[in-house]
This record gives sequence, C-alpha cells and structure tokens, in this order.
Amino acid sequence: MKKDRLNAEFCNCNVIHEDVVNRVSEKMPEEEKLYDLAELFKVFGDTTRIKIIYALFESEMCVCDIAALLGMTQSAISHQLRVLKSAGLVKYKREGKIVYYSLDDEHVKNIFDQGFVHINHKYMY
Amino acid sequence: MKKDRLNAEFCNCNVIHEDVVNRVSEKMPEEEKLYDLAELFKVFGDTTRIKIIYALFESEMCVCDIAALLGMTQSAISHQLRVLKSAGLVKYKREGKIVYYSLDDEHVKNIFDQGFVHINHKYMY
DNA sequence: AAAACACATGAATAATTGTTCATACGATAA
DNA sequence: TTATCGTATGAACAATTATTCATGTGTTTT
Repeated sequence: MKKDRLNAEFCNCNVIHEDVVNRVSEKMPEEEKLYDLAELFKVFGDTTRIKIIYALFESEMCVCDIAALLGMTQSAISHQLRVLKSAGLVKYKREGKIVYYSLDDEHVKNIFDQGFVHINHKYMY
Repeated sequence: MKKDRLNAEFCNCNVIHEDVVNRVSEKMPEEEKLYDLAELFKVFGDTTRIKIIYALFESEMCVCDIAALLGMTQSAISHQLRVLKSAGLVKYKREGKIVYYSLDDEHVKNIFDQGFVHINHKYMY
C-alpha cells in the first residue's frame, strides 16, 4: 500500500494517482502568483466595492457622491476606496476640498463581464 | 447649500454633483446581480480554492490527490470543494470509493487570465 | 483668525470564514 | 460481518474584515 507524500508536506491521506499529481504539480503557477490572484479577487468579493467600481465605470466621482449614490456613510466609502487604491484599482486627484476617484485599470471590466457570463449561465438551469 | 439625498437613503454628506449621481444611478446594474457577482469573486478570493481550480484546469482529480498536491488535510480540501460545488464551479463523479472532481465552467479560465493581466500590469511600475 | 466642509483614519464591534478535530457515511475488501 | 479506505460534515476556534463612531487633516470661506 502506497504512502507517498508530495513535497514532504503533511497530508493525512494516500496519493492514489501519483502520475496525475506529479504532472499537475509541474503545471501549477508560482505560489506567489496564486496568492496575488486570490488577493485581487478578495477585493472584488464585497458588494460595496463592486458597486463603487461599477459607478466608476460610468464616471469619475467624489467620495460624497459615491456615498450618496450607494446610501452609505462617507466613512465606509472612504475605507473601501482605500482598499481599492492599495490594490491598484482606482486612482484619485484632489481639486480643492474635493477628491475625485476614477478607475486605474482597463481590464477590470473584462473580469466582471466574464463573471456575469458565469452567473447568467448558472441561472439557465 | 444643497442637502439632497438619493433614494431616500441615509447618507451623512451632501450631494455635490447631482447630475453625475443621477446619471450613474440609472446605469447601475441590478442590486441582485452585483451581489451575485461579489459572491462569485468571494469564492475566488481564497488561495486554497484558487489552487484547487488551477489543479483542475489540468486534470480531473480525486480529493486525496488534491490534498497531497497542496499539502493540506483531506478535510480542508473537502470543505473547499463543497464551496466550489455550490458556486457551480466544479462537478463530481463517484467511482467506487473515489470521488473525482472536475471543472464545471469554461469561463473561469478567462476570468483568471484577466486577473493575471492586472497583477502583471501592476508590477511593471 | 475661526468656522465649515470634504475626506481620511484609528479603534471597537459584529459578522464572516478557513482550518482542525472528531465523527459519520458509503463503498470495497477481508 | 467486520475492517478499512475515501470522502463528507458538524462543531469549535482563530483569524479576517466591513461598518460605525469619534476624531484628525487639509482646504476653502467668512
């Protein structure tokens, strides 16, 4: 009975298909890339941030306008804009007292469109 | 000084650009769609699940093999496969004692590819 | 100068969530 | 049948996180 372990890592069960595991293991992207990808999707995994991004698809907006649009406090929006900013998804420019936020990535729309394809496909059954 | 509120929702700041807010408001997708989209991305927002999906890009796999590949317990993998399954992202087939999981959505790859575009673009600066 | 406004931010709280542990289920083997 | 194996799952725990509240910063206005 085989008791192989891959990468000397702890695992409480046997490897059933060693060939498959080895082949897939070689094809896996770098750990760091996968981590970064998960971090990016984590940013998209919140309704408020999704709404902010959709709003910014249409127009650059200041914090107060976004807060009014979404019916949320200025503080909550500001906190979320910070998350979006550190993820490199939005940028801002200051004009007097007002700070205008806009999208800083032209690929986000594509990601969301593909996401909708999945959602809509799911509901056809 | 204007004190408008949109949609009769509470918001602790003034609407500065009423025209922009109204125009963007009309263009926003349905609340439910945005919620579903966030839920989908939430599933992608975990390194373990990202790894599982990448593994399944290459080959269908049983639970033990995935656990060995990722160096994690069978229980942890099984819990995550449950999440992926209820999101409509993976399907399974049973053969005796062994359960084989495989991808159930051909669009996921596109979403991830676009995600990588963002990540790689970000690191060029 | 002080007051008002737009926005940012630290701390606290509540809610969500990933993993572990123990155990149960379903199928095969002895 | 009993034992074993592959998998599923509920409960518990730790860690993360979204919002609120209070307050601070920077800019304009009076």
